[in-house]
Amino acid sequence: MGITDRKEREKQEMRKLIINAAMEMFITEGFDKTSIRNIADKIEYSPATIYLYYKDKDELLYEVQGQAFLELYNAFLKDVTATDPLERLDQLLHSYVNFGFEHPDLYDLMFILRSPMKATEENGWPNCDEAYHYLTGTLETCIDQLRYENAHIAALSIWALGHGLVSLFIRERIKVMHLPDDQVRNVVKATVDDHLRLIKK
Amino acid sequence: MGITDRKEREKQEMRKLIINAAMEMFITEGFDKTSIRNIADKIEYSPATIYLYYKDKDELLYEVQGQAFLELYNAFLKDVTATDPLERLDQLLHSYVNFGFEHPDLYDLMFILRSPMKATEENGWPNCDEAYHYLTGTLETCIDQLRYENAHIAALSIWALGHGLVSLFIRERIKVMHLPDDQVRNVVKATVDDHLRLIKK
DNA sequence: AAACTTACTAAACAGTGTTCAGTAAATAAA
DNA sequence: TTTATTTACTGAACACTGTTTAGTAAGTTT
Repeated sequence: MGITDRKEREKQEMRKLIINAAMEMFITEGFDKTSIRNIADKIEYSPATIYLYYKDKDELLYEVQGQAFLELYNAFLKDVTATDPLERLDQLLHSYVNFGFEHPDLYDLMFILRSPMKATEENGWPNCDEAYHYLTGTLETCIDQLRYENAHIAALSIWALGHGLVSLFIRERIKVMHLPDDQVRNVVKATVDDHLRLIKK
Repeated sequence: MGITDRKEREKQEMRKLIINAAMEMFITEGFDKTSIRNIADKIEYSPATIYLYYKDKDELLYEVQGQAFLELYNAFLKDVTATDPLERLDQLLHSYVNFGFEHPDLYDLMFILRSPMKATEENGWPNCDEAYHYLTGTLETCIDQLRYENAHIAALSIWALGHGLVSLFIRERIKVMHLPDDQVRNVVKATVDDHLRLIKK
């Protein structure tokens, strides 16, 4: 039946329309400051319509986060170009931290905002495992050249360092270090480099 | 004039009453889910009264954060008991991470929530510099026994690792590692220990 | 052409942070 | 002691928020 097909297609297009508007506003205005009414205005529908396609505002967040994890994964693909495993690890961590500094609002959504209910129900987000496995996969190829006790600790340590640096910056806690504004990015980069140096055999 | 003294005292008592109620509710219910009306109900005053003592909800947050930094500082004083500088550094990082796991809601307020306006205006929070200098001070005494390039990098690296671990846990992102629930705390501890091992000469 | 289904919305509900006019009590001045 | 003034407080309102529901108009099927 062609009509049901078209209906289904239109439904998916509507979902996309909503998500695209939501994503743009979440990034430019922030999640909290974006209201359902704002999104509805943008796409020229009534607020109630959004609830016909998504359960609540949290589900909108969940969907946008999934999109964002794909963008992070694509950043990895773009930045991690070396063949040497250790060099790939360097590029990966730099890519992660760079993503956070280049897209702070997106990073905020993905890693700092409270997890939406659906993420706990579904055991994660779309595209999130792929991004995480990029790290564990890279580590597997060079874990014997690293000083870490095991691969779990290696993954967590590297992720925690990267996430710590980015989130201390985004949430402005790094300011208590009283570094000159134009030096922050450099010190963070140097910290990443130093960490990468210390973990190698 | 005794009356103005008493008035001033009463004013400070009222501020304390409000802050104590706010802190308790921020911790048990979370900042977002605590409304000015909730706080007002708790202390049996009208919501408008709170605005006679604090500019807005953000200033309430700022004040509670100041209190919380003092509690962190006191945790340091309690936990960092060794005399050997390197051992003190170990104890300090463990104390920090432990504070985050023991008081996740307090930690959330202090390090994960967006910075209130007043923190940028006043260049930080009450008691925050003291807590931070506990780290830099400890590092000064053993920086020559560490492999870090310099003290700035050492401080940022250690803080970022600790903060990364705690905040990945609190905001539930650590779940993508698919560790058994009862193992998370152990793996985090092991990661801290491993990091402390790797940074030493 | 009538019956049914789908897509949508206006309006309402219960909540939020915040402001302001008005009141009652405490203090100061007469 | 009485009057004037200052202080401390609040009820009600404003402009928002996420979300639900009853009702409508158009599209589709019979």
